[in-house]
Amino acid sequence: MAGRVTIATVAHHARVSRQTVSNVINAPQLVRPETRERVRAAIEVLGYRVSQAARQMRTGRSRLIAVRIGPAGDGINGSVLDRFLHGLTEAAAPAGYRVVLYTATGDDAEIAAYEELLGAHDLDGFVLTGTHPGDARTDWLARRGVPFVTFGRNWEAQPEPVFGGGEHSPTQHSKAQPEPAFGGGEHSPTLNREAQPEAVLGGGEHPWVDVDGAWGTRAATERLLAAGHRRVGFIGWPPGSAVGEDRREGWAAALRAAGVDLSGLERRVDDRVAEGERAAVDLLGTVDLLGTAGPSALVCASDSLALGALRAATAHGTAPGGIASPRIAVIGFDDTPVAQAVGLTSVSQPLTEAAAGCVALLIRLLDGGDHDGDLDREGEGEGDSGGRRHLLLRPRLVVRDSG
Amino acid sequence: MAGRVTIATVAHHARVSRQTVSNVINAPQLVRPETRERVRAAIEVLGYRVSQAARQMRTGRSRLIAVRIGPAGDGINGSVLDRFLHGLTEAAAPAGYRVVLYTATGDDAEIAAYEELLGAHDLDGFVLTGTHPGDARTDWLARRGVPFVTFGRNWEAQPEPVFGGGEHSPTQHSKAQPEPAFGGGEHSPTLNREAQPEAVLGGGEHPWVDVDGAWGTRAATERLLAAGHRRVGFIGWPPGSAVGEDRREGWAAALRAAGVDLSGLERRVDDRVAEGERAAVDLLGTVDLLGTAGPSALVCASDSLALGALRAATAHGTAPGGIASPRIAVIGFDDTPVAQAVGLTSVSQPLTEAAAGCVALLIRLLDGGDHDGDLDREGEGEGDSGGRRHLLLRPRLVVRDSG
DNA sequence: ATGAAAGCGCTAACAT
DNA sequence: ATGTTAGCGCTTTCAT
Repeated sequence: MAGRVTIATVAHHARVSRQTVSNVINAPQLVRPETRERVRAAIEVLGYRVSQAARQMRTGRSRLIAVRIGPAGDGINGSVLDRFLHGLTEAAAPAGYRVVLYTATGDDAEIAAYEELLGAHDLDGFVLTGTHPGDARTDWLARRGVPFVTFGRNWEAQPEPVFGGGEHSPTQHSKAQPEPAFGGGEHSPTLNREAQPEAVLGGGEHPWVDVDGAWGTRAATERLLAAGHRRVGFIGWPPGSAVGEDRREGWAAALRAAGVDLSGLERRVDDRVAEGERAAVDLLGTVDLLGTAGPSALVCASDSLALGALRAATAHGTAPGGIASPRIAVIGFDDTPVAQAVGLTSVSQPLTEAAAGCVALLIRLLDGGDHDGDLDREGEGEGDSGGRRHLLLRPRLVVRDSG
Repeated sequence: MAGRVTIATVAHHARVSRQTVSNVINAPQLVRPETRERVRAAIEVLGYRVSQAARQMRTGRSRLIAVRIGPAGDGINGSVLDRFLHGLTEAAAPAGYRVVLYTATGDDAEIAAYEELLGAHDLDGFVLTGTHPGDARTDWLARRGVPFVTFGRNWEAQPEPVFGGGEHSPTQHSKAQPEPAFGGGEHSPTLNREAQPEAVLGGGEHPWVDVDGAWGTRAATERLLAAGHRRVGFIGWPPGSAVGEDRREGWAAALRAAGVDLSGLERRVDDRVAEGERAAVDLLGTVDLLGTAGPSALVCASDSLALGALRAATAHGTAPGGIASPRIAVIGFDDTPVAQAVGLTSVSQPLTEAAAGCVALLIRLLDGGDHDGDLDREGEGEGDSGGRRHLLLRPRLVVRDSG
């Protein structure tokens, strides 16, 4: 190995100038095909790779995108984050980007991390997860003009974001039924925003990818209704979380559409198994003034809650006295390994597609719209992906024993 | 913002030469304290950050370490990988290193990824997970002299690696009982290898960090023995996996030490819930020629198997005839969210420490042993960590309802 | 202890 | 379509 193979080595080997080699790499159309091939052969033979450092120095761009990995249990995590990260890495690679990780506890610390990442490493862009109303991070990034995409829609900028839970009713989805990969982006007129100026609402109008939670809980609820249940309960998180409200809304919409009265059918608790169990016990024991019994099925905002509910449901089925009540159906959300393990029907987020969407959106920002083709990776024949800045994906209901 | 803040800006501001600024950053001891402070103040005021690209170009080092993120379900994954990655990122940052992700399916593809990462990005080192006997990756890296650490000991090079499961008996550990952070590295003489030449066994002698699985299953088994169980069964993976044999060994050692005959007490099946359940049913129904009943407790090589066993145990407890047998205790391995959710006692790997260990070992390789202090991060007063190239960490038994 | 000079490998701008 | 020039920001000699 006699020293590094540089562009000069290649140029010499192919008997062209260094600039021509550079052109073959960065602007092949400028080079005559014949020369181009000769250069490419030389690159191949010599095993040449461009030095990212040198390129970065010249262009100011690192071809690195960053994503935060929080401590376990913080926001999107566990196998969910794992799958998302894998999707990001896989989608970024073909476009020549790499994913780097960073940690931060709290928005302020995260902004400090941005300064560092941007200042020292010339990071090209960020993928943010766990965005929330009043998020200081998005403001900061937007103000600086740093390219970023969020996984999680911009709830602030979109006070009425119920694209998916709105008009069209979700059809039943079993595991066997394939889901159009990128078709999830609803074709609502609200989504065609490319004509709008860049910075509306103080930079709030950034690209995002999200999963239509309401659609998921609606599909879950409709499945239970179709199975003959009428009083379908809901166990969700305390009011205040946008994601939580979204998931609740799908359930509510489905019941309203079926003409079922919602009152007394829901509980809002913290996202823990024990809380879910308590809420379910409470709900299942309900008998109102008219003698109406509690729910016969439960839709939950998470697998944790659903797992608790499942325990309560099992206990309920084998109540004292030995009378076996008909089984209480339970459906969870997120399709975590826990759900798989215990046979819990659950709403599964298309994380790979979400990740690919984030990368595609981000790269469009970075490369200035040339790489449109990247959005078509899954080949779902969706020719007109151009210009869209938001992607709302449909989850999938994975049916198992529990419902 | 009038252009980038470079070392020249700082030099000018602090009225020193550029070189002095560089020295303040890279070799502070060379600069008179008074000058040093002036320069540091200037750096602070101007918000200067070194350009990694420029530095990298000069030094050939990127301060980037790479780790693979496989598709879900592949090897170490789910929340386990998640926690490990977080630990890596967190440990690498203070030493000035960043973690970049890559994917690859299969060893060959992974080697191709190395070429790319090394050639284009000047990656400084790798953390490998899921190593296996005959691993082509470690050979490749070792042959090229690329610094790397594996999470998972080098089974090939160490045919008798039972440091932890050997002599000393694990004491009982409850969740409340804290575990020395870095004390896990067993002080067995086998570990003091710094005197040995670098490349023994064809480069097989690379640094690694691992968790003492045998210790974990032994602790689990001893806990059950202490609770009065005698016939403690084991459900493990099919022979052939080094990790699987290690975990089995801990169980076997504990039973042997207690004078219990192992025969008829184990089943080896694929790592799936259903298989675990089947195996447990099988085991629990056993009655041998002498009329000895099946096991009264089960130690499992994974939480998946344990979950299945737990189901079988519950069913066994409420056998037809209504006679409530005494409850079958079950202990799993990995302390996954599933275990937490269902109240399964499980052996928990110290992933944060493992990650920190990987980073410390790798950085020692990279920075040539100057950064010894990094190993002491947890401040456990273990002054003499220097030179150790292997870290065998003790897991922790997290006690819950199931055992 | 501090300063001056050189050059890492690349690409943008400007020739040809 | 191809070649020439310059310089990105840093650190490593070497000199003072």
